[in-house]
Amino acid sequence: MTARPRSSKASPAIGDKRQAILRAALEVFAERGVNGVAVPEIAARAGVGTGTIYRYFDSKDVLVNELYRAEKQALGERLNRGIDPDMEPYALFVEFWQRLTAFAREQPHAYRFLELQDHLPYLDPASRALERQVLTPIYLRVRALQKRGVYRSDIRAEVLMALVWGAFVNLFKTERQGLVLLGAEDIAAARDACWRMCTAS
Amino acid sequence: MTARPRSSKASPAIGDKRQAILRAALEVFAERGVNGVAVPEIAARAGVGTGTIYRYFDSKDVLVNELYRAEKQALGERLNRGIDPDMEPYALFVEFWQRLTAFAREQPHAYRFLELQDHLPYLDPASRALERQVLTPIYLRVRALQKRGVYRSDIRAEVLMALVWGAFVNLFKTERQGLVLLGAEDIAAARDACWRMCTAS
Amino acid sequence: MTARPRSSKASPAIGDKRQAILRAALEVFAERGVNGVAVPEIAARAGVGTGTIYRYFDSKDVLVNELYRAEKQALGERLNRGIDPDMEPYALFVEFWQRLTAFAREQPHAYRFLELQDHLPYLDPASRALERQVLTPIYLRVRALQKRGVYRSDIRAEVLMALVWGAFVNLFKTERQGLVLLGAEDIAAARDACWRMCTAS
Amino acid sequence: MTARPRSSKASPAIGDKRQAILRAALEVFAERGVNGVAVPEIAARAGVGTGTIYRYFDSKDVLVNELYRAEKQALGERLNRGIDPDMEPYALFVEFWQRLTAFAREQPHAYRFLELQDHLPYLDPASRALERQVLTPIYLRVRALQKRGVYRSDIRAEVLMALVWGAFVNLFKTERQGLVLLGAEDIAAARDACWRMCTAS
DNA sequence: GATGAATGAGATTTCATTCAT
DNA sequence: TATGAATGAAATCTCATTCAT
Repeated sequence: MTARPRSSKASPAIGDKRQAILRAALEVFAERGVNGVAVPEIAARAGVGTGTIYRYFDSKDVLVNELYRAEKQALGERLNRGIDPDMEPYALFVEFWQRLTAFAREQPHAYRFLELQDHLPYLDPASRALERQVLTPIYLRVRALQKRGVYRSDIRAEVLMALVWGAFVNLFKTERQGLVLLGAEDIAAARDACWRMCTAS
Repeated sequence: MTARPRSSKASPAIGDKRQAILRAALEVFAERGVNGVAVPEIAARAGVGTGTIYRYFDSKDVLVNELYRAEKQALGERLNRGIDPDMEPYALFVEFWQRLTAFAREQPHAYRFLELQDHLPYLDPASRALERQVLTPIYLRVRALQKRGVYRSDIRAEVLMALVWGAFVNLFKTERQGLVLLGAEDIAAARDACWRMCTAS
Repeated sequence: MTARPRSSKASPAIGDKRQAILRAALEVFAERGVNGVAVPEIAARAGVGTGTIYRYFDSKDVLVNELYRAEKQALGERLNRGIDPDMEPYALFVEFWQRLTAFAREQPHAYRFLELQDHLPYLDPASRALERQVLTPIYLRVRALQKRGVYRSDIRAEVLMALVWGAFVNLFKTERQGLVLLGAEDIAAARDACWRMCTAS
Repeated sequence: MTARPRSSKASPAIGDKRQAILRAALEVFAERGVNGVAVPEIAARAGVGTGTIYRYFDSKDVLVNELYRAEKQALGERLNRGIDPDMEPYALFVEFWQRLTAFAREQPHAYRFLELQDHLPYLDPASRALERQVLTPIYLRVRALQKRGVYRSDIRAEVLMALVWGAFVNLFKTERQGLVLLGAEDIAAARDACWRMCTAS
């Protein structure tokens, strides 16, 4: 949306500040929620002036939405990029689960931020639309596997996806609450339980 | 909805104001989040003066915590009261799922509020402790069924519970987002998929 | 101002509540200042309902003024009652100092309250007039002693009184601040220093 | 009144806002007491926005304390700076009295504010400590003059100081109450009466 | 008369946003 | 372009006063 002129100077790459702001916002939002953080604090953490934030983002709302879209997009690409739908189904599920886990582990701030609900009142239609856009390729794969008889057909694909997604999300939320500490074997076992939930017989 | 003790006068029952405040807060918090609602708005919705809120609750924080505890407690009782652990396991699971569904359907505000994450920074240790307290009886039942070989034992009980709980929560969250409309058969199918996730063979 | 019907019942003497309110107000005002005390707290300390205060006093302002006048009057009477202006001058001064000291020691709340400055914005003209009324007999005695050549005449009587009064007040204020602990000999020495300040040669 | 550092631009000197806030607060506090003034009024009088007050002072309490310390410090310096303790004793007393008078006349707001009692509940330990710090050099001078036999030794130095200080304060308080109008000769006569109070024979 | 729960105007404080430099 | 001090609308909270019982 914002033009990114190719840099003609040796100065730090254009967009550095924008990125710094987004990164700083992600960190503090993940920790204390969108409503718990004042804009000057984001600026301080990003190492820029308060006013600079408003040079890159029209308002805090816009910042939240752009951050949401950027991270949702990143998650979507991470989950969907390079997936070969003709892979063996269980291997595909393992791959999918592995990508989700890697995201949650490697980008805990982004994961936490996307999971937050207090940004919901901030989200605009474009952000909401992105939600579907990320899910659609997954949806199509689920449908295809249902038709092939791999996944059970007595449950609508959307419902199945909601179940698996929710199971995954709550698994890590539970860990973050300190109610459980997840080892690799727990995550694998959870994966297989979800696989079992999805498959037919 | 709330029982009114028989009264020979037209005077409102004792505690009505407190209940009215809690109910009003629940409704608006469920709709717009804890941070999105100013105290005078709760007062207006409850039909009381702003100051009255502070007669019953020392601060907005305290109000949020008391509301959280009241609703969590209500949910806990709803899930655990009168459960016969010697019931046939599948019937027990059906009963549990049914109670959850009924809560989500009959008390959508409470359900939504408990699910919110933006009250997390508000919650005090007592409120957090209640979380475990509600889950403990369920945990014990899961453990017992694992020992009897009904539920799979290759997954820790905490993990299994996190999966089912998350699946359920996200199912209704998805519906609220407008991504799906759940019929009774969807809910039953989801239930059976979760049952399948939990059971051994 | 408030009618005092003669009691026809064996109930606690009429005026008890009024007195209880005044006493309670005096105590808490002395401790935390007029602005630091909420009306319901005075009521609680007096053992009456909040509304009862407003039955006896039209407003907090009125209460403060009536309390001020009552205590100022009491001080005035204590200082002036039964004084024999024909006493030997030094004995008269000793008597006066002794009465002041007794008031400060026996009625510390009243003494502290009268000394407070945060009630000044509350005081009405009647209360301010009382100030003069209490001082007038003292003033007349000072003038008389000036004319008799006992007290120095090179200082106006008002000024002399202000000096002695201020010296006394600050003596006890200093003690209350914890900067000094006054023994009987300190108070007597202070008295004689003030006597010396007032006398001619 | 406040020196403005030479500036080549029309921009206000650094710290102007802070000073403007302190000056405005001093004026209104002196007039109506700390409790009688709302923060937005201080802001308006200082010509700044309400929020600006909170950029410079964490709370109204902090503002009151900083103001108290600044003015107390100023008074202390005014009283103690450049005093030559080897001056002839009476000349020293005259000088001291003159400095007090000048402060009361030139800085009536500061004088009145320091004398106020309604800021007492606000004062923190640092502010209270400053009280002693200002008095200590004076105390030492009094002690020295007692040892030299100039000031009477039958009264503790603290007591003597309390008497003189109280006499002075009440003199000007009486004037402010409209009970007397002080001419230069009144002030000089009062000074000499106090000197007489302090000296031996 | 007495009560104290209820009130809402007003106090303190926060923070998204602006704008002079 | 970048800054961060300044802003004031809006939030939280207090308390003198009222009034139904």
